[in-house]
Amino acid sequence: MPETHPALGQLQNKSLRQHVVDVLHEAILCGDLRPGQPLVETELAAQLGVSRAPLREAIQILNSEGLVETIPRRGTRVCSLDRKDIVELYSLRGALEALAIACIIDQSDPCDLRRLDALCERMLRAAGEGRIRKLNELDHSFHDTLIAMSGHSLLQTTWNLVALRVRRVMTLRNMRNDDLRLVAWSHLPILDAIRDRDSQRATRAIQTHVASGRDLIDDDQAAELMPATARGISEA
Amino acid sequence: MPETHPALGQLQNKSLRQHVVDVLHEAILCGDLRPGQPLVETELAAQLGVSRAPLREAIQILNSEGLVETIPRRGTRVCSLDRKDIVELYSLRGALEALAIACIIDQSDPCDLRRLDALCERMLRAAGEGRIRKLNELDHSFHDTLIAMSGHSLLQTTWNLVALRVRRVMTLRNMRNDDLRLVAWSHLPILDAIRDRDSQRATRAIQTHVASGRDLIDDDQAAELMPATARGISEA
DNA sequence: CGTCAGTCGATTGTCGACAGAGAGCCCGGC
DNA sequence: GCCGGGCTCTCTGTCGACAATCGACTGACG
Repeated sequence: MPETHPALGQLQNKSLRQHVVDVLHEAILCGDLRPGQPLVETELAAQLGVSRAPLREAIQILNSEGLVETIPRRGTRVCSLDRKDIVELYSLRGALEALAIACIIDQSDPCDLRRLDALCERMLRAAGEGRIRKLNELDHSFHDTLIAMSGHSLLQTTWNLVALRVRRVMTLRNMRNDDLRLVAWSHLPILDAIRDRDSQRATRAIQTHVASGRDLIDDDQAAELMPATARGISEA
Repeated sequence: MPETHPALGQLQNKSLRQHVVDVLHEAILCGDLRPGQPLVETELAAQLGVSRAPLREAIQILNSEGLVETIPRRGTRVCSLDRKDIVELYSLRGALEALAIACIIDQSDPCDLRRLDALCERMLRAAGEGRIRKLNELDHSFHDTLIAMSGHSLLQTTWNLVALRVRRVMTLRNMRNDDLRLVAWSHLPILDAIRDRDSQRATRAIQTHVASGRDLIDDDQAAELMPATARGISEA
């Protein structure tokens, strides 16, 4: 059944499970699947044109990633995020990035910061032009690169989990233009500290940076990530 | 089919998937399943008295936990750990515990350290009596409690993943008696620093503690966690 | 003798169907 | 009118079977 679903017809060498994971990632991260929304297996499977077996395996993965939560014999729903979750997310993120920076600084050979420099430059430009989407993308690249440069594979794995949630939070962030410039600029002290191999200062810089990102999300925006029922909105 | 396998006959309200996860956890952590050992679905399913569906779902979870690795269309095998993996594991562990301590210290109400005190005391006793098994168990409890006290649920989730691997590494650690006392004693500075609400000192203490634990594992022991083929041992 | 194509067996990936558990609804009793 | 019991119906959990793929073995050809 290669032609069961048009979106699945591209690469047959990827397993259906992986396809489903990718599709659900996209749907959850971009907000097509709202927080709290139940995932009914039969329904979803039919919609994606796959059977329930690979779908269920995909759901196990989503569960491990913390994007959905399953109550035994009750069903699966998209996780909602309250303000506490976001605070926790950003504090963990800070710790992970601090570790990455420590690894980078500890590396014997002076690391090549040109890629990060370039990303910063492009971020500043994107911010100047008010291109929020592009700025976000570059922002993610910057931090992904930072983690990758640490050469710490377990950290990379852990980061991937955290980054998924961060991306999810980011999708709702609607910044003003002066915020944009602030975000772009705030990466520079991190790079400077790494260049000087000043671990203490780099850690403080990343913590400040992460905290500033976190604080751009106010309660109203956080509420967007909560199920409608918890916001006093009746279902359609 | 409640009587397909005797070991599964206890609690019927747990899903077979969860049962399989638990059994495989135990088998991998205690070393019954050796690193590099392939997990053949048909074989395992028959052995556990379940069908392949819940087994495969369980394997997805084990994959997310990093205990096994699956090569598409090739099969699943128990992950092996080389020295680099262990170093990475302990450095990440240090970062997570440091974050936990920071959370604990930041809490407004002076935290109740009696549980940790008690665990320390019992550790010292167990070390004095040379009860390695007991000491390890208490050691785990200490660090689990530390994480739990942070009240940081995302950190807790992340820790659970890391703790699984730590336990796995621990199973092979064969310490001398003077090492035992060292391990037990090395928890005390952490507690002291928390008591004094000295975040800097607490961080240093936990880093030192974790590093000392890591260094108790030498290359020969690390080799135990690698597949036999990588150690130049021909399969039976 | 080495190499390559064809075949075969083993194992994974996927499917459709059945059984059981909960939730909600309806009806009867108090 | 309110509450409890039973029914139904949806959905999850599980199973056995089929299909596709990969590796290894075999045999023929250069």
